[in-house]
Amino acid sequence: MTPAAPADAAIADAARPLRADAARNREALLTAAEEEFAARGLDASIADIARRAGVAKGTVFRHFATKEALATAIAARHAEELTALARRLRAAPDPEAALLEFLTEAAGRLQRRRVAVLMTVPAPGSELARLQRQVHDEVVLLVDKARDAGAVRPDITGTDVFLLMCAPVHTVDYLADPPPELWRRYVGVLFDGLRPGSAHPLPHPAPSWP
Amino acid sequence: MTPAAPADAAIADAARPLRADAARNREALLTAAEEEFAARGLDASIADIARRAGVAKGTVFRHFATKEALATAIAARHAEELTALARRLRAAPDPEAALLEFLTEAAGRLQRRRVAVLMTVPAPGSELARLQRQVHDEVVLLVDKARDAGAVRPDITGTDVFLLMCAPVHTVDYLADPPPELWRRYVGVLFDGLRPGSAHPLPHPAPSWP
DNA sequence: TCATAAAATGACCGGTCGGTCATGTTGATG
DNA sequence: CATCAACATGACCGACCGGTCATTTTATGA
Repeated sequence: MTPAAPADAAIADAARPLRADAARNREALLTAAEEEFAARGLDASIADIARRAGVAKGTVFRHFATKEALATAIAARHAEELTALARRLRAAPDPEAALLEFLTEAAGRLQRRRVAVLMTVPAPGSELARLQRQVHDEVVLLVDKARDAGAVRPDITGTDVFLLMCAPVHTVDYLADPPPELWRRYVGVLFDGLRPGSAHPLPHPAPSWP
Repeated sequence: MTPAAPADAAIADAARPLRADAARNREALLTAAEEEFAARGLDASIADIARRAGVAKGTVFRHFATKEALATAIAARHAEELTALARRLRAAPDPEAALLEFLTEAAGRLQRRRVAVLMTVPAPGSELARLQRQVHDEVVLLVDKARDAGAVRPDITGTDVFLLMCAPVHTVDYLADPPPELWRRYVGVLFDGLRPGSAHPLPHPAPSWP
């Protein structure tokens, strides 16, 4: 039939391998975009991203159909990393330490790369939505294990933790020049809030996902 | 000398009272801008705000020298409300209940009006910076009282609480269609994290303000 | 009622940005 | 080396946006 339509390079999944220079540029664009988004938020301009990557503006749109697609690609990469991290930690012997390490490592990534902005609500049914769900489900398992071990209060769900994940990072954002490790302090506060013990009943039922 | 320079209306503090229509428009602009910022973030356009307020674009700039000044005016209004709230609660008999009510009421406002975006780091020395400091100082007093009463762990400062204030609201933002009262749940988690009892030592010294 | 300063208006400007496309360049393949 | 599809380029387009200003409207107070 159709001889493998060239289609859009942006939609070229793993169809045909990229040319060497194209692969290089794609990678350069991803890291440049990540840095630019981190520095200036979603308003970073395509032109600046292209300049930082050392390519022309048109090249950006050869690799990513739209600016949103570029942001999504970055978010997807981080979602995959978080899924892998959670899966790895799920095999750890101490469930409490595992959950704490997950929260710490996740917040640390989000802080360093400043990608919390990109983790907005994705279009339903989109690829990013699927990847977010993967992270979510993995966090649920992690939290379930921790709860079984008595490290997490019984009325806290995995979805709660998933939503609370970015809180320590956002907290620090209200400071003009935050100490680079201050977020760890608020991971501590959060973790203590998740613990059983002095916990008071929570005033609202847990949310569902999505 | 200069016969009371007409100057810019934007800088007209309480110099001379506004004309009736001007006062009306100013108020309409503030509420329209608040709604528009809430719906579309800082990127809401002046044209849309003007349309919603039922005035022409030029009128916006008669009242507020710049778009940023408009956003600042809204943020300032909320800062003043929060200061008043904290001051009032400081006189309450039960310091623990007072702090909880402050966190609840503050988060509720931020959630309803979606003004957390406007509470960004202000220019040093600016009016908004002064108002933020007022809120901060008032929160410190509230937290000190609560700590003295044993309702807050000893290693938590007022600055911590000030920074954590918006966390429950941000947490809910990662949900596509959050239950309108879900933020209360995360106020609960936060408050339990602030309590003494099962608290573990925090991994980073408290920040200073600013 | 009238004079006047205050206020409102909306066309306009310079600039930016996301995205397109005709053209030129280059890496793979035989 | 020759060929060609894949890729890169950057001028260009239309839309939008914040802000200005000459002109017109209007509230106010005498």
